[in-house]
Amino acid sequence: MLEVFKSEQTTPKIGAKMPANTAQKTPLPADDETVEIAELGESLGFLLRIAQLHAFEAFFDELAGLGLRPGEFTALWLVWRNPGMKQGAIARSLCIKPAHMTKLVDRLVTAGLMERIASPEDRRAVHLSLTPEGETFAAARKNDFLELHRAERGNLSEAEFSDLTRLLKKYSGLE
Amino acid sequence: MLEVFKSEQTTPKIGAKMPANTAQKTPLPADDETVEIAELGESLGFLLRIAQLHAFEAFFDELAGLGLRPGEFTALWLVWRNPGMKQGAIARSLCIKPAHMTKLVDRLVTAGLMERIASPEDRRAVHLSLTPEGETFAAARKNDFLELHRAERGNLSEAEFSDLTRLLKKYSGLE
DNA sequence: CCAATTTAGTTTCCATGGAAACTTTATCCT
DNA sequence: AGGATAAAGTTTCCATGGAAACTAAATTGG
Repeated sequence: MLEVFKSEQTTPKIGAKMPANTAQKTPLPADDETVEIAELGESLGFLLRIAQLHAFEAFFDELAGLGLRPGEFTALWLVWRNPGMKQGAIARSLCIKPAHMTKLVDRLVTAGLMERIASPEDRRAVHLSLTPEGETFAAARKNDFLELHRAERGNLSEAEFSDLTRLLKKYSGLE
Repeated sequence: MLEVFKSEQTTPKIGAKMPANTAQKTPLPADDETVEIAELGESLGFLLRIAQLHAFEAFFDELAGLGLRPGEFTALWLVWRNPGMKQGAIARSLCIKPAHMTKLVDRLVTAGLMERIASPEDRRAVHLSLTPEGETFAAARKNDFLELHRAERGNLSEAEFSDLTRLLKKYSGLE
């Protein structure tokens, strides 16, 4: 990426002078910290990224010391709710790439929470389920996880939160 | 980079396959592909991640061959709209970590689109602005970028899109 | 004023996650 | 049947981005 305008490399001119005062388009004064987000406020990609950072923070606030990262926790949860499903099906439903899924499951298996079971009808495939420890773990964390959903809500009202999740699902083509 | 590329198939990625007898609501996966996402449908973190994958796809569909990745494009845009701002201020407003910002700006500088200018009043600091090539580039891509916002809207109505961006901003504290 | 602290940015190192190639097994096609 | 092709996972390698340590400069406070 970034093969743009290969024509000439302007070396970083550290030590040059300030440019002759470029005309500010922003209506606001030239505070040297206030950045005008401009059209980015309408960019879904940008807003989603910022929102996700908040959601991550909420996750770690709520489930710190759990020993699992968001992806691992999500995979554990889904296997708990769908025991015996093939690894690939779980990966697809979480939009996790096969290569990543292998490593993620490896970690959960190593942690003693999940197990792979060779499929009897397709010897390439692997079925996932939780170990007894994994079941215990998931059950014990269920309330924390549900509490996390409330914490994730942040400053949104219940109605707003419900709107937000509905719109996100529609946007993503879920259901 | 995250997920992207070949807009291979149609939307349904989650329950990728509809069983013939779609009797409602019974959480009965006799199908070995249909995964019940259960409580994850209420997990903002999960929904945001899935939505972001879609937004990335929209970005690459619209701005493929541009040579810039989303983060680079966003930084370029913000510097275009806020010329002469300090690097740290840009980074903070995009929630980009300083270490990453250094490398991101390096790439844009190497591409000849952006330049660093040492601050005359604080010799630790650096001001960012676009090179003439960068200005030309941004201006030429402006319509593509605005078109991207429309493409990002996906299957949402204008009102839904507006609700979604409003809720995301509120959730993220962007007022 | 000078030492201690804070700040701006960079460098180094590491973890996360994706792409591509590969292995093994299943399916398809004539 | 049997070769071609597709599919399930894994391995290898690489890019992205973060944490922490670092450099240099500004600020604070005694």
